Amino acid sequence: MARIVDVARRAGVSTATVSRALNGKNVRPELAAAVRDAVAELGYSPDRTARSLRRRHSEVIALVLPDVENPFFTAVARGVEDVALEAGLSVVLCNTDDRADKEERYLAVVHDEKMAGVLLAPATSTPSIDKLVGHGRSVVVFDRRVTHAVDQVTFDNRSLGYRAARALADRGFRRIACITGPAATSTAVDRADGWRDALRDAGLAADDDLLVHANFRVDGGYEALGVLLDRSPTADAVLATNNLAGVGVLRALADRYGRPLPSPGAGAGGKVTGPELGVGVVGDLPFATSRTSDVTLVPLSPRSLGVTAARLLLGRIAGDDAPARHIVQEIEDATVSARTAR
Amino acid sequence: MARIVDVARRAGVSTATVSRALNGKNVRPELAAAVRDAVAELGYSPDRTARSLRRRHSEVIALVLPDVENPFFTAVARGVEDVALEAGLSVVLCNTDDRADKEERYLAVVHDEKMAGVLLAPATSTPSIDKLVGHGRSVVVFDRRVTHAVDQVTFDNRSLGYRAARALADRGFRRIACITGPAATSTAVDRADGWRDALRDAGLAADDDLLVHANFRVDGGYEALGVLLDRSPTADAVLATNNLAGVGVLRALADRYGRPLPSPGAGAGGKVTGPELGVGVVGDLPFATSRTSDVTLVPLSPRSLGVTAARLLLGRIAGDDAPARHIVQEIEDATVSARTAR
DNA sequence: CAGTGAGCAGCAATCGATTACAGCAGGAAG
DNA sequence: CTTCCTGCTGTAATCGATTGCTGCTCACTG
Repeated sequence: MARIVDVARRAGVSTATVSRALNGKNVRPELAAAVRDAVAELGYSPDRTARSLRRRHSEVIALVLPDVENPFFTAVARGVEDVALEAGLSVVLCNTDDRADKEERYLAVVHDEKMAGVLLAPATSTPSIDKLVGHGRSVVVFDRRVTHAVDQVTFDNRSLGYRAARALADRGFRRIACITGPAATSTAVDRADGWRDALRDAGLAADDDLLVHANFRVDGGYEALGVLLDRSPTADAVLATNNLAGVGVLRALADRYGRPLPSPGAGAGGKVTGPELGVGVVGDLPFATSRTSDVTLVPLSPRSLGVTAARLLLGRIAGDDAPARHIVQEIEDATVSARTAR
Repeated sequence: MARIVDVARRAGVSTATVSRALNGKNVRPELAAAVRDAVAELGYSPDRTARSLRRRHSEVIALVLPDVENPFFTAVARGVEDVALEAGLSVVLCNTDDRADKEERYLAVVHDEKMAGVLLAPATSTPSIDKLVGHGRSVVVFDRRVTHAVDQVTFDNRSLGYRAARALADRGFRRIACITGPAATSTAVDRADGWRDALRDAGLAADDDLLVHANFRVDGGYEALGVLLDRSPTADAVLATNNLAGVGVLRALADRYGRPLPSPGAGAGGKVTGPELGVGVVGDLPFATSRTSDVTLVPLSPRSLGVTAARLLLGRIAGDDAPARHIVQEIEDATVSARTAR
């Protein structure tokens, strides 16, 4: 494999000049051209390992996720990856299963590998990033809030919950339940808060027994629906504050009643009887196998979230040292996609 | 940050001894203990960049995928990640969008970053891996076949297609169509071949107009169903040879007819009339929002595929230089999960 | 014409770990 | 007692690119 000395010899210059020519420093044009030719002839590409050693950081960033199998996070990964590729960075994917120990382990790897930065969707509200930040590594937290003074990119989760609940109320539902995630997850809490506010504003009750905490996975939503129907049989709609919980709710309803979702007050349309439940979901259902036009969806834009977070990180890596920012990611499509009540 | 010389000084030995102690070479036990203590006291962890430079390869492997947003591949990623973490390797995720140019670019990065190896689900049947293999980099191709003499891990795709089609035939369907992927994708071709064989064996016609080529995404399946119904209105079942195509088919049916799937020969049960179509899918539907008990599913085990491929790669990285192998990944759960015909 | 400064190129140090080689101690064999 | 061998340990070279420092050239100024 060609090394920098080979290029230097062939171009008749020193390795220092080759390095500078390749890195856009000031070099006399004719020498730069000679270097370019030599590089082309030898098919040289710099050894990134050596470069990283000397520069003291690599051209790799880590994307630390609670769950790579969640389509929300894979869409985030897409956005991150596009931005990173553009900038010549590689993305290392790390899956924490929402466990603090795995997260910590990966953050240690980020450190040892001298990665340029980390994009972190934290498993807890107090991730172990102090050491990284202390060593000047760039860190951007996204999706969920943390207490540290680091860059953060989140949605306006309270507003998302509010809009979803409000849309259900506008469709005519009167007892709107909420299935949300663990109390330790800021998105779960914030969206539930929005749900509560919307119900108050609509003059509806937001009783405690209308709120169910589950995990933010399909099984969580599935089981939570059962819990909810037992506890609050009078509920006429349910809001799932996360995409997978929403999938679980929809599947549970399909398994129980096997028919399309109702409008408020409509009689039982199909042959199977059961409660008339309206469904709202904060998030997207890219792999839904049923019609979703009856579901009150508040779509997110996970890809944009990834793009925003990645751009912010790139800026930091490039040397931006302004105080930590908290960016609220706008939703591209602000409309709630569901038929309005007839 | 503590370096190896700091550890050496503190333990009263040379850096060589520290290195050997840490890498399991022969070192007098009391010195090894001293090193261990010094490492613990200083919180030392070796700089992987320097190690990679010297060892001439890093502790990172690349996972090159056609589509990170496909749950099949994210499940593969999970399997790979678990094995890699266990072995102290990091996984870089690369998304090619099934494009040869992006794939080539990522394979170049694999080379320049001196990554230990690459797991590749190739975009074409002739990926640019010769240079990597030539430089002694370990390569394992999975999911799709290639013509190179490299390690490969695939399912028995013909058998998968066969079993799915056979199960539909056993349920009583007589004109079973097939929606498969691009003709350039080996999985698409092999599974369609299996479908054809099953129909022949069952004494059914496998006319050309029952086979539709689409892309292996949701929109592909969705549109293909329309094409199919136009072209072959007499079809009474359809087999989607891939998970996302299956999602597309199911959603298209839900949008058109808005009701659960029928058994063969049953009258129109719901209020909307339309063709009575049985559905089979090769793959899993982890995010289905409808009941899937009427769908003839041939589940795969993408996670195991990832585990197998990763283990094979680790073996190669560790120095296994046996001739290239082609492993056929067994399906864990060989049963076709669908109600049998009533 | 001497002095000053800008611009550029090269030498050599540097990043931090691994490892070839040489040296040394202690035991076995002759 | 000498020789040889085995088994550790330490010194220093090494991986390959980047960059601080020095010094040269050339243009411009006074």
